[in-house]
Amino acid sequence: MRAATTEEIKQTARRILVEQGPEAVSLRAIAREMGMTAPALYRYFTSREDLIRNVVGDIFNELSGDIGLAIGRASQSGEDITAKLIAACREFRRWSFSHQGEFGLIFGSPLPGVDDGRGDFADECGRRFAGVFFALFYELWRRSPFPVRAPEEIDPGLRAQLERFRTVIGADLPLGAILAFLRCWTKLYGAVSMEVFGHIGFALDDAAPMFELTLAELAEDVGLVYVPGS
Amino acid sequence: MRAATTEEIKQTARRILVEQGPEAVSLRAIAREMGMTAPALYRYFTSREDLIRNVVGDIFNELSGDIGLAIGRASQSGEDITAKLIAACREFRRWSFSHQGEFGLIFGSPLPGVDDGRGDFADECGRRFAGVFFALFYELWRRSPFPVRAPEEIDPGLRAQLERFRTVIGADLPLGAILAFLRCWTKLYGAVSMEVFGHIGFALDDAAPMFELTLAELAEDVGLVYVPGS
DNA sequence: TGTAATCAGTTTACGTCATTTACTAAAGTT
DNA sequence: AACTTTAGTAAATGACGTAAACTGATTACA
Repeated sequence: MRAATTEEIKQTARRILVEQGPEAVSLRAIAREMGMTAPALYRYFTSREDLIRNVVGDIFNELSGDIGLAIGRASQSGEDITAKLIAACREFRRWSFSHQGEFGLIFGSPLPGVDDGRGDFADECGRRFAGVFFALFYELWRRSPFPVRAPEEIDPGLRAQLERFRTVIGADLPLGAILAFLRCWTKLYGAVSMEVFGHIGFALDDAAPMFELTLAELAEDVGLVYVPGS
Repeated sequence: MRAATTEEIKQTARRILVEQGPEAVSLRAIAREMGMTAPALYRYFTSREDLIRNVVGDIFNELSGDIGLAIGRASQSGEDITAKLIAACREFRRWSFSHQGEFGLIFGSPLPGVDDGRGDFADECGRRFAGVFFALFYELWRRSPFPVRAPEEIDPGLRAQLERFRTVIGADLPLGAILAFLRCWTKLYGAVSMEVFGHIGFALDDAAPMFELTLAELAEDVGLVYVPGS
């Protein structure tokens, strides 16, 4: 009787998530699939919640990896930072679409209540994911800085928060650039989640062309130019 | 023994949703709260899903009403369309924050699978909600049209979808304006859901000042001017 | 007025869920 | 050989959605 591993358990959970949707991910189903009984899983995770959070972490890592690969591919054909940013954003959308269950799990409403940022594995992976985009953004800023809001022009309350965030991540960017990053991320997240969650379906069947417009706008926001036909 | 009404049942579900979170909304809990047993609820709704969808519809209606009221209040102090739009967007954010459980229910990930837009009560209310914003947008366009993309400049695939959507809602706006509306709604939804779902918490504690910047950008998108200190 | 139908529930039951507790068999350690 | 640890099972608890059968009251009609 070979002992199971946390890795196998998480993979099984992932498979059930993908094949049968989020609500099918029960301890019983996972255990059944592995030829075990549900309580055995408590040897590896303290609760279902704990297991799920670890799966969330894995998903974040996979997403980070996929986007990293897309950036890598874009790098091969020249050192164009615009191409890399576009590739990263497009890959984010593509991944989200082909992994809707996972997307809902990591970017949907955090049901368990007010527990965001409690420093667990999933949060750490989430931050690493943010880091993928931030690294790209940082590279862009170094290579070709674009006009941003001056610190004095930023609302004092917001400025203080941005300063703290900048300290936490240890970046030497102007506050306006940090702000631009957060605003871009918000736009990207909004466009993708709106689409993946089906909330734009009342008007559009295929929002891909509109996403291209979002990309163009994001590019413009950071001083780049992107014309929606690649 | 007074008979219960669907209205009472939905209200009870709402109360439990607000007081104890989304996962506490069980048929048993609702029935318990009403001094009944769970199977009795099947006299009024065909399933839990059916009940929830009806609650979702009510929530949409309430949100529509609240935003309508906010627009009404903004109308009292002059006929400024900018003030009304800002008030509507601000009320949307305020409501979403003070009704996080409800927000998650109507704007979160549609767990049951691929069933969006199947024409039930909830969908109808969702469209009515969209109509509140659209009416405002339409008023804006009539009063002071702003430059929009010409039809020939819109991706053909997107153009076709926009034409169909325009026919469905029976509006006589240029396609570019419809597109602008959808893009504004996407931005607004993105900013609010990002914040309410706690996904901006890794950087900011209070995203209110950043939302003001979003408002300024939205205003600019439709040819208006909004300066973030009211 | 008597009887049948309908309404608004209850009771019971089934299978599922997460989780706890107590137990067991094997493997490793001293 | 005696022990501890590991990795599981079995059984139980209390919650869940849902289906079926049943019950008592109210209403409709002859």
